[in-house]
Amino acid sequence: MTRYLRLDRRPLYAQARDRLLKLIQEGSFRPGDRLPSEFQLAEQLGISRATLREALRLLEDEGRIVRRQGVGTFVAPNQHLESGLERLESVLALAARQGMETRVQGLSIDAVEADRWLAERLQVDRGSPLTQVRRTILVEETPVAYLEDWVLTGWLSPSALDDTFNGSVLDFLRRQPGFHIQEAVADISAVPASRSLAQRLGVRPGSALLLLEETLFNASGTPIGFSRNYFVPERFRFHVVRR
Amino acid sequence: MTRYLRLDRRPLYAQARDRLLKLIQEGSFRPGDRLPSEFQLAEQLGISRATLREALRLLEDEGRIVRRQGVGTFVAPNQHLESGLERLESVLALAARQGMETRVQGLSIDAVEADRWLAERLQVDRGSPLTQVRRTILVEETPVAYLEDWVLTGWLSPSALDDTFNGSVLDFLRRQPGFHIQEAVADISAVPASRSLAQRLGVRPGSALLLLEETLFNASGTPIGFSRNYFVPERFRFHVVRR
DNA sequence: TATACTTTAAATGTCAGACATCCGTACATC
DNA sequence: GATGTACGGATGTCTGACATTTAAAGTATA
Repeated sequence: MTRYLRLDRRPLYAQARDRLLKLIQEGSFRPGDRLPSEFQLAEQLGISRATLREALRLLEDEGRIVRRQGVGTFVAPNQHLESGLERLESVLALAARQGMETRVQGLSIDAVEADRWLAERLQVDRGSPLTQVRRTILVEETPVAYLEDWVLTGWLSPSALDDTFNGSVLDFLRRQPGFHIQEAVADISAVPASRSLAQRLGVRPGSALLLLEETLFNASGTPIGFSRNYFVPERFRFHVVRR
Repeated sequence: MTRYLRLDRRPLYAQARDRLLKLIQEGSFRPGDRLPSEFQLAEQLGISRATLREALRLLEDEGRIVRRQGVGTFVAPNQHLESGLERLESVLALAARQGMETRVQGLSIDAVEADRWLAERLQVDRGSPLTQVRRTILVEETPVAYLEDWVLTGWLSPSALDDTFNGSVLDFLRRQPGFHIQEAVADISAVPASRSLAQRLGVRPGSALLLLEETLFNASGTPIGFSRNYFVPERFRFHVVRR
């Protein structure tokens, strides 16, 4: 019997975390403010105190709130520190969060085979079938990034990319029910722009580009995909919150 | 009345988190293993299930464990993913962890005044006194990075840098009792090497360098210092674990 | 034998209420 | 003014129960 009506299938503590975060971000609670007591807050959100505390524990670990026994729970003073690269988020979502309107150009989707480099990164045999997705990201009609993705065909086939595909492989994979990307490891480097990259990105050949090479893993630690992302540093910047 | 004997003054959930982490790291529980049920684990650690759950929630958020309702709690399979830039750690410590032996060259420590750029970054008035630390980092006698730090004199005066200073401002600040750096925000970018940088780092002028610009904050969110770090990407690479 | 459905046990998720401990304030005391 | 003390309210912790989900065992069916 279903006792509680749920639109969202995720656990309550995760939903509560997001609802609280939203309240903080939208300014209902300002930095430095004291939140209502756990008792009141739990009542307000319609959940038990135990569940609320799990949500608060997450927000505390993320540095969004500070708790002091006997005193209260406060919104962390430095909310200006928006999370950055350390949160797994697509380039498009990252850009959107910074207020940039993006457009995808020159999208190409192909079935390819893993070369030695990719095979090693994805821990599969050479020649394994991959779905390759390449495109340029524009902001206000100016190229800011060139993205290349390779995903094991078992997780994503070229034909699966329908019109719900907005240009982000990560977002698309995450929308698939049943499994989800757990984490990624991104290597950060800087490279000079090759002739073809320079042309795609509208910069001088040899100018410095930011290179992000990223392997995506699922919950069991199995590699699912690999991305190579080139950014024009003057037009797209990253930050990382370090703790 | 003290009902429970505590050696450690920190909350139980924090202690439990650390004890569990230790068990994982020391190999009592191996990657992929299922942990005992929450019932058993709580009993084993001598705490209640509610408290244990707060500890587990933290470990889950950190990616150390994976929980599946109806199934169990597992040690995350990919413990091999060493943490990267998202952990606040000095360049020297980072290098050491990757097995590189570093040497500091051309160390210069000066008392300077904040220019407009630094004043804005550190949220102080223009002309405020700063301690400036500059040096080149070598690995096997090859330059890999050029680091510049500016710290508010109130937190670090030029004369305070004694012989316990190993080249890392962050490590030094952290050794000071009474307060500690809480977190930092690092901006990541790529720039062409200027003539003087190229000379210091032994690369061709105009070659692509990785630039990390980082503001250090204390627990109350007050800026304490700013760093500008240039890296030769072929000789020093970063990665970020994204969740 | 192979397949589909049902049952069941065990794990995490959630709830409710109670008591413990800590902290800031107000007030009394010196 | 400094110091001690009582009090209210907040987070920290415990207990025991029920809800929901999952994997696997068991059963019926083709």
